[in-house]
Amino acid sequence: MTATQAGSQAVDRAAALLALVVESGDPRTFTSLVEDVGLAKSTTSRLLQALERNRLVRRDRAGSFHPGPLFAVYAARHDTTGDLVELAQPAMDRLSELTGETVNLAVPRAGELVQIAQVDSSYLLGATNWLGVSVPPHCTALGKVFYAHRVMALQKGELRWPTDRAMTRPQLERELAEVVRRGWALAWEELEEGLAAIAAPVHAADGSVVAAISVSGATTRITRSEVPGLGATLVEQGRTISQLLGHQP
Amino acid sequence: MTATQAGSQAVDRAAALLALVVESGDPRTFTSLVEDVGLAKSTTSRLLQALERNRLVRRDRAGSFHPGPLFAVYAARHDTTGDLVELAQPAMDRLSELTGETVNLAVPRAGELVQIAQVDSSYLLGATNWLGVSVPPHCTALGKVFYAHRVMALQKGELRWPTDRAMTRPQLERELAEVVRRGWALAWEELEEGLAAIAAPVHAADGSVVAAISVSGATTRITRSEVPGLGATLVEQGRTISQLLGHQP
DNA sequence: ACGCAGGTTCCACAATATGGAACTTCGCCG
DNA sequence: CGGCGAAGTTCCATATTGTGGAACCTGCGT
Repeated sequence: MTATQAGSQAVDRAAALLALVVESGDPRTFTSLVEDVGLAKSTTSRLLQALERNRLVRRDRAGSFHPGPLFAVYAARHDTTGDLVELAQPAMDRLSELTGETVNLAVPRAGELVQIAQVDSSYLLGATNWLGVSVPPHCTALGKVFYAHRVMALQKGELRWPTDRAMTRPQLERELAEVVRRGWALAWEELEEGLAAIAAPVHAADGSVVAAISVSGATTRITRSEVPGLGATLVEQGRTISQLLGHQP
Repeated sequence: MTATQAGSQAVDRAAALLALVVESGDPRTFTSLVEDVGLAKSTTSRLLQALERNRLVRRDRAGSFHPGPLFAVYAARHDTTGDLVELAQPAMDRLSELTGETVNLAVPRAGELVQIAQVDSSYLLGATNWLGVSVPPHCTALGKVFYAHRVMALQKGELRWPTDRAMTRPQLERELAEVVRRGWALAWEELEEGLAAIAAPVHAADGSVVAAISVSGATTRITRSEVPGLGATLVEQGRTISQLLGHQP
């Protein structure tokens, strides 16, 4: 067998098995792993037992294999923000190429909208660096995505609007229903005059919305007639990221 | 070398190295791994290269080792609730042994309090199964922990109290400051007459509060004089879980 | 009771993994 | 600027491990 490097065939084989289990998303039977890995049953059995003994896989009562406690420890103590950013980066770069505008990724956290990554605009008149900037979510496209999908609760009390494009609460609720229907959200000069943004959701494997991705720029470039096309593009890129997270539409 | 089983020494060795990297929390140098694992430098180098090739570790620019992309994939697409429950289970069992009362674990999610695990009371007069039950957080011990640590925002508007033990908002704010000071929260017949609960926070590696653990039961058993002692016990078990998450006080 | 699928164990032997030595690279210090 | 030491990599003779075919075990369905 062709080896990338001498003296690690057993480790390579065990790792290949491990990758099959971790990337599967579903429990894996011994037989299905034997078929996929292409090794003798005895070899596969021995390698799986070594992986189990070392907490890299675990078996459920039916005997099927799952990622083991070492993965759980990593996930439980690791801030996955970096992982999400890493997975989302190609889609964000793609959006940047396609539009030349500022691209952002945000997550809902402690009931607030948190920007975790940004690809800057190629225009001089671009949006600010939004990371760490606190904005009223109801007048942002990203915030509307989170409100529409109920991963953030719309605050009670008076909603303040920084521009004169104020909405009543019923108007906003109708807007949010529209976001769910068409898949994307728009904020047109609601946060600042001359600033437009479109956003779409990112779903986890279980379908829940865990992030949103957006494009923003000047209304002199992002015309009203372009918005539906941009919205469709954002939905598509949001779907791409969701699929990387194991979501199946 | 004593082997648990024939034919997997290389996998066991590679897995031991991997565990050192994943459980470390910090980047690991090649030299520090050689020291800890106790193998020849050439063996360690070869095993680490195999782990890197198989995406189980990665090296940063300085050459130090980190958990690799396979862990990131797992974390990004895996709901870590199950992992947190698994890590917290021994501490919850311990609290159940010590008190005999209902023990709960909750997380803040989308600005709301979500119960994710419970160990039932050994008493007949025990608390309900809280999982999935929506309660007003301001009159629960768990909710007070989240409000006190600002991982949930106290709602504007009138606070409704199901019993006659209502508090004014300033009274509640003072209570929350007290929660931070002494480390634990108390709800004494605020949710229901005859029901008492004490809760303490669980911290992630970065210090942020990601969960809370509580004990609840009838005021006929949980007397007022016992509350401080129970509070201290909960703080201790909360700290135990936090340490498993990589938090260092 | 029998057959079969899923999975485990045994062991002769082929071939891999080992580690000591040699080597490379880089930063620090005189 | 050269020497030195630490960190890390590569080489290869050889010891010993990992392999897979065969035999075996277990549970379930007929």
